[in-house]
Formats: sequence, C-alpha cells, structure tokens
Amino acid sequence: MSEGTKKLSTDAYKGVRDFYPSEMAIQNYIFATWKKVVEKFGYQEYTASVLEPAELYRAKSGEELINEQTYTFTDRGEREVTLRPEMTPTVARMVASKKRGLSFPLRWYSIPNLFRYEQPQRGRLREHWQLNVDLFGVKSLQVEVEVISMAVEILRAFGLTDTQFEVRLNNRKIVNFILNDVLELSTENSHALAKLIDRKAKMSVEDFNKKAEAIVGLKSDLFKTLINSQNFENFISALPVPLRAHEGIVETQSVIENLEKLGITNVRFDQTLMRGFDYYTGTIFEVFDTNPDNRRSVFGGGRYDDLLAIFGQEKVPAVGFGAGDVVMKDLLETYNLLPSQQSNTKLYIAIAEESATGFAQDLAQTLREAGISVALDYSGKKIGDQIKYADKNKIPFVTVIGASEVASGQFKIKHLETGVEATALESEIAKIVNR
RNA sequence: GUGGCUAUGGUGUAGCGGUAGCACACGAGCUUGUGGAGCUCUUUGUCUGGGUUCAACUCCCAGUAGUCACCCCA
Repeated sequence: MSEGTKKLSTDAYKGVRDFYPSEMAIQNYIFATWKKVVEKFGYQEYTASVLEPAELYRAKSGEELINEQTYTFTDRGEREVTLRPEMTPTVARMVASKKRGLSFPLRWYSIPNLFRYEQPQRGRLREHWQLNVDLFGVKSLQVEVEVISMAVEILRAFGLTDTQFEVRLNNRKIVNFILNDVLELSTENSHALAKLIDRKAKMSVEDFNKKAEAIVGLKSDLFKTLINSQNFENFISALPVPLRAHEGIVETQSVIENLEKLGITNVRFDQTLMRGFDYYTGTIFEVFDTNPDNRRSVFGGGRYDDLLAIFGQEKVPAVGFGAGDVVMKDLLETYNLLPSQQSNTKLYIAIAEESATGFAQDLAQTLREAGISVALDYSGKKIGDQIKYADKNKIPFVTVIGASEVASGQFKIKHLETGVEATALESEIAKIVNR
C-alpha cells in the first residue's frame, strides 16, 4: 500500500452480511430444506433480477416507501431503478406479462435476496433472503389450506415440533367487516384503528383501551369484547346474530376445519393479526415461535386476489407467503436445530513423502471420476498435522499415501469421527466413503 | 430518519489519566506414517478523526459500525 493511501475497511457494507463457508453452509441447509419441501408440493422455481423499475412499487406502495425505505437511484439512461424490497410485485409482473401463455394454476417459488433502506437491527438487515411461495389461479379455500400446511411442513422438516410454533389466522374480510359494518367507522378512523390493533401487543392494556375508545366511541364495549375474545367461538358469539354468517367468518371456519383434517391443530384465530400490505383480500396468516424469547413471525402471507389489476390485467386469485432467512436461522439456533456441519469434501489425501505426490494425484483423479470429492495435502507437514487439518475442516475420511501404498496398491481409509480404519483397494474406496 | 447504549488481539473478555492483561483460536515444538488431550514457546489489539492534558485505551466532541426503542414492516 503506497504512502498516503487510506487503508480500506474490511467491514461489509452497513446492514449486509458476508457469508464465510461456515455461514454459507447454514444458508445452504436452510435453502435446501425449503426447496425440498415446496418441491414436494409440486412448486416450481423461478427467479428475476434484483433491479426493477421504481414505478412497480410506486403503483402499489406510494412515494414514501420508495423514497425512504428502498434503494432507489437513477441510471445513466435517466431511468428510476429500485433494488427489489419484496418479491410479490415481481412475480405478479411476471405472471401478468405472460398470462395468456401460462397454464394455471401456477405453483411457483423463489428464494430472492431483498433490499430495504432502513436502520439495521438484529433480525432486520438491509439485505436478506426470503422464500417466496405463491399459488395463482385457484379461488378455492383449499389453496389457503395447502399453503399453510406447506409452511407447517417446512418447520417440521427442520425438526420443530408442533408445540414449538403456532399458526395465527385472520381474514381481511373480517377485519374490514368489523371496522366498517359492525363498528361503522369512517375510512380515516378504521385506518387508525387498524394501525392501533396491529400494535396492540406492544402497548399496555390500559393504553390500548384508552386509545381504542377514542376512535371507536359508542361501540367500545362491543369492540373490547371482540378484540379480547380468546378463541374463534367466543369471537363469533360476541357478534350480533345476523352478522355471524359473514363471508370472512365462514371462510376462516372452513380453513381451520380443513387444516384440522390434515392433522394441523396448532392454529389459532387472531383478530389482532393485520399484516402491513394493503393488497391482501382474504385469509392472512403468520406462523409464530411459541417461545416467548423470540416473538417474531417466521412466515407471513395471505390471499391477494386483486394484485394483477395494477398491470391492467383481469384479476387472478392468488395466495402466497414469505419466510426470511434471518428469522429462520435465529429460530433454528434457539431450538438448537442446526445440523452439525460436515465438509462437502469426502476424502482427504495426506501425502507422507514428496515422491508419492504424483501417485496421490492420479488416485485423486480416479476417485473424482467416480464422483468423490477429494482434496490433497501438499504442505509437506507431518502426517499428524495433515490429519488434524482434515479433522478441523470436517472432512470425514483420510487416507495416507506413501511408499508402501505406492508399492502395494492397498489403502487405509480412516473415518475420523469413529477412528475406524478399513483397508481397501482403489476400486473399493468409493464404496467405503459413500457409506 | 429520531433517540438511548456500546466499540480493547482472529474470537470472547479484564483494566487504569502514567509501559494494556486473561481465556480460547492461530502458528512452532515435545512426537521421522496417523488427529482430537496435555505441556512449552511465539505472533497478533485499544474503531476512525479531532479536542482537553506534561501525559488519553481511559475524559470531551464528531464520524463510522453494532445493538435497543421509535418509525415502518416485505
């Protein structure tokens, strides 16, 4: 480095992460488990660029979000460009663009990286990866059931038991119905109350009641009964009889029942569940860790039947959810469910004397052709140190090549975890390390 | 974007207005073809920039980053 040059910082950019091999292994494990489950349900992978025209988000989210919460800049051709902050507009754009050529229903998933320009905190970074799953083209409530059961299967695949998480369910139709028809609030007031309900868990009961009363007015008692109902049955019976057969109620009832039929019983109706986006039209849900130390939602999603309208297309019914990698990893760490790491390299070849190097390279090449990952040690260090290196790097098998192996063509294949050593001919090595 | 707290070897942590310790990790050795333990030795540090002071890692200010809350929530 020449004098006068400032040393470059080795820190990653604010709010983003480097993935060293050990972290990459965790990331890969999470992604692989996500993929395995959703592909079992027949979902197909798609992807798209991180760059989108800024108006894609303006159309739905408004100026404020674009200017303050996203990475948006002007390119050399004077185009406004945004680093995608979420995947749903992108997938809606893709579906709308090729709508006539696609055969519905579409079961699609992607694991995009998403960007937001915000103050970073634990679990909320400026770049994160998110599993996005969507099913387009089916109105039936069975779609909600499928998508929610898929979220549950993902957590089970990671080794969580049903007592460690719960599905919270609500329906935008119920929310709107309560705000507009039951409480008869103005647009402005129902918006204010929706925001208040969203924040209920973060404030004291007194504080919440006081603020709610100020908005709701005369019907505060009814509101309190509704908002404090501990389960779906109580909630329904708090409603005036003619209102109990409302569409949203019936839908939610059906979703809960059908999930139960599939053996998913850790489902709870939660009238305070709102979710931020405006585009939801029916069922909304989140999956929560039941551990009180980690009260963030792991999955969130819902039905959005109208979104394609922004592209001038006729509506397509759709249900989807997202799951972030950061929260997922925190959750698995909390329950100690991250698997012990192992190298992708299967066999490490220690070289005892330099004259055996060529022979060892030939052996490695033969094994690679047989599909085995092999690494060689050219350090010239003592055998013990070479083995120690393999052990530290979690390579499961080691063999040492020296004069006697060159002469005999027999190899001792050592499994480091158990210490067991097997003697093998070259042709038998694959069988041993693949066991 | 606003406010609070924090910043010491690679990691985790002590400490003091006057020569920065410890543990683990890393490297070398005890051990000439078999690792994980133990022992010995070595390398590595006060986030950046200003200010106060005879003297700053320590006190003050700013920046940067992390973290928490607000905001917002994909």
